[in-house]
Amino acid sequence: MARWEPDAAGRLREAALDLYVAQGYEQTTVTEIAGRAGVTARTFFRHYADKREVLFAGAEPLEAGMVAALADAPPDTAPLEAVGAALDAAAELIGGDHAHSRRRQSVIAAHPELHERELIKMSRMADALTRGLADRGVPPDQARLAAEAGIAVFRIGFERWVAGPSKGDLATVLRESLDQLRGLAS
Amino acid sequence: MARWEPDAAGRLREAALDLYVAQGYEQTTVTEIAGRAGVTARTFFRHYADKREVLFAGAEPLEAGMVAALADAPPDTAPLEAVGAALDAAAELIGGDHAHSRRRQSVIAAHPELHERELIKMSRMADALTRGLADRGVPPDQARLAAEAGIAVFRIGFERWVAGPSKGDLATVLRESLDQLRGLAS
DNA sequence: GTCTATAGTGCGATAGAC
DNA sequence: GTCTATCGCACTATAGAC
Repeated sequence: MARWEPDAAGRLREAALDLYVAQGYEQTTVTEIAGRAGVTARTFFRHYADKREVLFAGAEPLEAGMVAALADAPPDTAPLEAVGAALDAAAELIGGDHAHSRRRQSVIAAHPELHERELIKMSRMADALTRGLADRGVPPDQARLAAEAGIAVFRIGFERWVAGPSKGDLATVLRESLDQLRGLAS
Repeated sequence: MARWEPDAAGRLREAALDLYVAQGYEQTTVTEIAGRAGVTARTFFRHYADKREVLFAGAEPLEAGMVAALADAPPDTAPLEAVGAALDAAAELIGGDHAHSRRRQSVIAAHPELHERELIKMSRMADALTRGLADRGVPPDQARLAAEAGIAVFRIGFERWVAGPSKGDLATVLRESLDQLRGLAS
């Protein structure tokens, strides 16, 4: 038997969301989260820089997956269609756990400081997509615009999916939102 | 002669930007800013909630002007064209003071906490535009998307204008950016 | 004003896996 | 032996209660 249960970071994430939902974000202490995950508070801070960050652990792999999808798209793919591929990848990574996403969003929506953190994460994602598009040879100006538009679509589509019925498919909602943007622009 | 010099808020804004540029944002104390504006620190906090806010005083009138432009656009105007009118209004309000905008952006760009505050302001502006479009009868989904796209265009266009030659016209750059988005989407 | 709880940091020690 | 995840403790800073 190992000295520690594996995946402390994952347990901390679960414990934090459970407690944030059950008793509120401010009412939850790091010590409580750590206790529920079977570690100490010190270990919490080894994995997450602060109390907010534990809710945004998914952002990094999401960003990486979206950027990888950009890189994998055929060379002649138009910028906004490459963004579409990135959105597909995002949907794939987020997966179908509607309930989890809904719980997470309910906590974030209730706390301005978490909403701010989310804005920052989205901004970073847009920067990453901008670089990813530039690496495809898209001119910098276009890359930035397509990336920011793509992130706007992601944010809005994700919110719609979360607010919608649990049967809904995220990839479909994201694609519909992207098409809606295309419709607005034409 | 008046008991106080008029426009303390404006003098505080000027003083803050001057000092932030000259000696750095962190190195500048509220007391210094107030002293340069001929008031006390207490007066500073009567006008601005914190050291950051003094750089974002323009956001509120800007938002109001853009929303007013939405309301003033002819009823049959398409959502994204109404957003274009809001961008025109924004350019009008910001005016041609390229040097001032550049100095302000240089401070914000150098300090993540100011960049975060800017993201929040932009998010609020997008919410206001969403409501403004909804008031025009635009369906909520479309309104949100058009508003967020519009804010992305504003942000990118403004940055381009600031980075560009001082002769450039903001309204033109914003319109070009909006057209570029249209081009990407078609 | 003091006291307490909490967030968050720094550093050395420990118990295994390799 | 090294490397890694964790613990334990001492610490600062801050916000709220009293």
